[in-house]
Amino acid sequence: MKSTDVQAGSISRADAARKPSPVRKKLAGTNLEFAHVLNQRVVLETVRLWGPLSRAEISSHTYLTNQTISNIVDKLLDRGLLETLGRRSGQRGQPAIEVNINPKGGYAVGIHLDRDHLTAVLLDLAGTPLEYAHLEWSFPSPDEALPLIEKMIRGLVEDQGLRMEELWGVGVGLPGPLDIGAGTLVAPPNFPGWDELPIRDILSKRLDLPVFLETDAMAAAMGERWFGAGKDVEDYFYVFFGVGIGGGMILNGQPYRGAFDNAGMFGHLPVGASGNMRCSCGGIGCLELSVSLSSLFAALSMARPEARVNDLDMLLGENDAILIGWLENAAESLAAGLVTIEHLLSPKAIIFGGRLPVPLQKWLIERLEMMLPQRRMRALRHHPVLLQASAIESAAALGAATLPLFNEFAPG
Amino acid sequence: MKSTDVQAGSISRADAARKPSPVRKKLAGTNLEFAHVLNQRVVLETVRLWGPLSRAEISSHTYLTNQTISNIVDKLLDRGLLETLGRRSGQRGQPAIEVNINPKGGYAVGIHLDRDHLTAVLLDLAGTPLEYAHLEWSFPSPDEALPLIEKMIRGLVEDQGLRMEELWGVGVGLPGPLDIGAGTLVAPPNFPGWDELPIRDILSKRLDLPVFLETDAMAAAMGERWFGAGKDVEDYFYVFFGVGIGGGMILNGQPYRGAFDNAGMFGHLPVGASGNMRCSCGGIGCLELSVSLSSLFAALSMARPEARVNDLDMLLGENDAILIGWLENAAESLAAGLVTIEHLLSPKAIIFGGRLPVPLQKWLIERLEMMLPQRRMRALRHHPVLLQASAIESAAALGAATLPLFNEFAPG
DNA sequence: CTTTTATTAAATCAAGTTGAATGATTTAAC
DNA sequence: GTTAAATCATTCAACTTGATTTAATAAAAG
Repeated sequence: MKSTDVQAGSISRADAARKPSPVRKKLAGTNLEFAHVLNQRVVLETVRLWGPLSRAEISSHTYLTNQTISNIVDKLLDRGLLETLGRRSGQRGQPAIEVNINPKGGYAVGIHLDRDHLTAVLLDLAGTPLEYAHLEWSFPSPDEALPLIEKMIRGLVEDQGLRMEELWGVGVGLPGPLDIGAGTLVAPPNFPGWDELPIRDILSKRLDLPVFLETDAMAAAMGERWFGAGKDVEDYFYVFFGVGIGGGMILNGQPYRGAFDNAGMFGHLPVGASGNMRCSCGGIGCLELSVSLSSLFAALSMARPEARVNDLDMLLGENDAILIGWLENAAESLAAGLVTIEHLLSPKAIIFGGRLPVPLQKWLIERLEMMLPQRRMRALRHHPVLLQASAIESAAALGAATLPLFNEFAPG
Repeated sequence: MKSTDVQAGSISRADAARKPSPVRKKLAGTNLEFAHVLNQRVVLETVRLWGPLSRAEISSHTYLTNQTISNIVDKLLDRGLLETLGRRSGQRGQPAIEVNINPKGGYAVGIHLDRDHLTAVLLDLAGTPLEYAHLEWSFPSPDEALPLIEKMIRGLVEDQGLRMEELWGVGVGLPGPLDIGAGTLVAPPNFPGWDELPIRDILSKRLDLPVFLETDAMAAAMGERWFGAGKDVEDYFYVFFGVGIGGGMILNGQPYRGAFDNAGMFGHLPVGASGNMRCSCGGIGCLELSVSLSSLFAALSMARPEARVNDLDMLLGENDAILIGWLENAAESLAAGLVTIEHLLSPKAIIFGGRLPVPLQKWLIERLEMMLPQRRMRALRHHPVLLQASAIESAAALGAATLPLFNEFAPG
């Protein structure tokens, strides 16, 4: 509880991660220092969400006095996290000085690593993607992948004329179960060599940066909270179409990971898919059996063995019978999954994103909107809206990039 | 943000509810006053969970200094929320003075109101049930029920030689969907006259006390958090056997109600129950179709039309074929529901409670423990434990009684 | 139409207040 | 004599308060 230096300054960022900014533990008391740190976060988050704002407006948003906001804003300007825009005019009174997030105040890289590809994106503090990088691969071993990841990240930073020290950190979106505490994947299906490998620590050491792991679905969900449809929705469930199908949830505005880090495993809800067939996960009737890219390509494999993701648009345009059949079956399973989520979580929105081509996603959403009223409890006055995610293709990488930012901004 | 008098004193409790103790809003800043209120709550909660404790022990639990704890404890002693026990001895150093929750510091009543019964319980601040009251009825109208509720509450208070002003409030556990903001039930099935009736305000006015509504399942879940298995489990799902079957969840130590207050509607998960029959709720294959007291009695109605809840123990003892058949079928549906919860919420525990006789609950739990390993994803290293709730029969009323206490204690 | 004055609201200054932290001291045991 | 709890007296950090400054628009006067 000693007073610690909150300034970023020139200390190594990885060090900063090891000695994180003070956040109150469960059932720990607060003191002025914590209150101050929290207030700084609150101001930052307020400006991020509703900026640009004048000091007076921040004040009324946060229920802190003008004076306090003035002091905090000054500090944040000093730290380079906020920047001053012009003065407003057209109204009476001294014209307000607008402040906003300083895009150059910091940067973060997000990567999405899966069995078939590696995507990276570099964000500035305002959340603007500055540059993407993409690489297709096939079940790479860690020895192959890790150097490539490092190279990709350093490349992005160099391209933009930045220094590594300006990065706040690297977020990594990963498939399959993970142990966030240990910083590892745990028994990821079809991904040999990665089980229990301390990815976080290895990358953190190679890059001398804090590294944050999340499932790709949760990363996408958090990204959506950052700059998408979730910006002013406190409770939603994100359905992520990846190699399989995953889910991530934001509850009370915060990511919820459950007791064992792997909440939101949407793909393995037992919805009686494929006639209650046994799933490779060990369960039966898993949703993923009928809703996933692999099930789609399995369905197409006889008639169109050459089909790839990019062809699906066209097939839909042609009303391909097999594709339509798959979609109808997928909608059936999805409906059960969504009704489950509605009843269990009662979220405000269900957001769809990921690598299934947008027209197919739209088809599914439209169909589901017709089906759900006949499946859900009639008495409920309110039910979630189905939304298309604002970031689609690189949703997971984008989301992962917000992890280091989330870590600093989101008021805990 | 003006300094407000936090002392309880002699102001009307209903007034106190209208002007609640200051709790920080989302994205609002903190000041010393809020910090202090929070710290008081933290101290109370710490003592409640691990008491009796010395000031020094509270200090190390909360990361606040000895001196600060001394000040806060003094204030709480003054307010009568804590009491001093004896000094410890047997160790070196000045003997610690133990403090604990003062049972006489306040009281709360919980009622469980359903179509077939009314149960009430009076708790003291230490969470000890002082007296129960119970009443069987059948689909009472509000005009019949409300006077009886008032009478029952006043009776309990009188019996214990207390004054109504000593009550912190009344918690009400209710079936079926409710609108907590409005303080009403919303289209409760088979409960005419109660739809949108402002129960909370009516009771609050009749009693001049703050009244808190929850679903019976959520109330039971919160009760379990207060003095049961949930005491040191931050994330669990509670399965409540009532007239139907409900659910309530505690996530990150806090009740989660979703965006529309009705999260945890376990009974209407579409698990393909009864061959995907249509449920009276409008959905299909709802869990409740095969797991509920009414489905059980429907199954028994031919062979044993006279059977009642109290007879079920005996039937189980006799290995009654119909009962066993029902249990097996119920376990089948429950398994799907629980696997869903495991995958979606990844809680630390799943707790069973409510009005299904304990031996039947135990039978189900045992059976489920055998089934789940074959249904869940194999790769997961951790999975929830299945537990029997510590409060069974009156779980909802007991839980409801903790609502007013929860409201004051739980650090927000 | 220009100039002056009033009004409005943002931002800041200086002092006051609150409650936690600090360091020294007292107390009661072994 | 040692140890540890509890308290006393003081310090300190950060928020609040109330007054003041600043810069704009609107209204009034010349």
